[in-house]
Amino acid sequence: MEQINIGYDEPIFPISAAAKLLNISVHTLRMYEREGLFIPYKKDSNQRLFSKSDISRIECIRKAINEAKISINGIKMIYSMIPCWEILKCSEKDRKNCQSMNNSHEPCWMHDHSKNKCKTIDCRSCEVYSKYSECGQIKELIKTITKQK
Amino acid sequence: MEQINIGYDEPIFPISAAAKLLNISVHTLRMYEREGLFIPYKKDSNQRLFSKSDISRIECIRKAINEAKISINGIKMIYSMIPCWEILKCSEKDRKNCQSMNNSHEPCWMHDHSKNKCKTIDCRSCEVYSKYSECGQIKELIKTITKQK
DNA sequence: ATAAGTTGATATTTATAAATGTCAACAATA
DNA sequence: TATTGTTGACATTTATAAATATCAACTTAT
Repeated sequence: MEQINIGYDEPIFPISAAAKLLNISVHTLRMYEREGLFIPYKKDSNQRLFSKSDISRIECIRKAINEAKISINGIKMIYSMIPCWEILKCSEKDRKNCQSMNNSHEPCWMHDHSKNKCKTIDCRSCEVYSKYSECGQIKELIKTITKQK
Repeated sequence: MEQINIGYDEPIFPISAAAKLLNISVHTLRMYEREGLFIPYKKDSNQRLFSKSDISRIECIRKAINEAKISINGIKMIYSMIPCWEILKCSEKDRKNCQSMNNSHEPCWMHDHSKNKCKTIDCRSCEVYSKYSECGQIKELIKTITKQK
C-alpha cells in the first residue's frame, strides 16, 4: 500500500515524547512492548524511537484495553489470528516450520523466525505487522479472504 | 426402556448440575450467558437446560478466562471474528443486512437476526455456533479458508 | 561536565473484571 | 403442600490485570 504521509513510519519520537503524545506513562509503554503488542525501532545504543504509525498503533491498543475492555492476552490472541502465512504466501515447507501455523496464541512477530521465510524480514517493515497499525483491520482481512473464493 | 446413550447435544442438565460438573457457581454461569458466551436451551417455563456440548464449551471458556487470561470481552471479540457469512454462504443481500459484516465486536448469535438468513435459524443448532464448542477451532477455520486458494 | 532522559529489573499500588451474596417471586419434585 | 431449585435484579467481595514506583547503570544533549 502506498504511504501518503512520507514521515509516517519514520522513527523520530523518544519514549518520553511518545508517552506524552499518548498521555500514558513511559512504564506502560515499556510494558506493552514487553508483552509484544508492538515493536519500536531501536537505535544502536538500544534506545527506542517511535514513529507516527507506532503512535497510532498504540492508540488502538489503548482503546482495546481501556474502552473495549480486552485484556492484553486477548489482544495477543487476536493478533495471532492474522493469517500471516497467507499474506506472505509461505511455502508448504515454511508453513511446517512456522509457529503461527501451530496454534500459537501470540503475535507472529514474537516468534522465533530462524527457520522460515521470516528470518530475512524485519518484522517492523513486514506487511503482516505494519498493515494492522490501524484498528479493526484484522476482521476486514478475514472478510477480504472469504470474498476471494 | 431405559435410555443408555444420551446425545451430546441433548439438553439434560439443570443449571445446578451444570455448575457442579464445571465446578463453578450458578451465578457465574448466568453471568457468562448474560455476556453472550453461550446459549443454553430453555424450557417453556424459562428454565435452562445444559447439554454435554454446552458443558464442554463452557470448559473452554473457563480455560480462556482463567488460564489464558483472556477477558470476557476479548472472548466475545474473538467469537465475532468467525466468518459466519462464509459458513452459511450468505447472499450479498443477507450480508448487507448482517451486523457480523459491519464491524460488530460481539458473537453473531447475539445479534438481531430479523432481517437476514438467520431469522429462520435457531442459533443453538446453527453450525456457526455449534462447530466451535471445542477450543482452538476458530484459528483452524481461518487456516482452512486460506488453504482453499 | 552536568543535567535530563533512558535502560532493565523488581516491587508496589490501583482499578476493575470476575465471581459471589442476597432477595422475593415463581417452578419443579415428590 | 411442603421442599428444593430456578428466575432476574441489585449489591458486595475477591482476585488480579494494568498501571506506577523505585533503583542504579548507562546515553544523550547542552
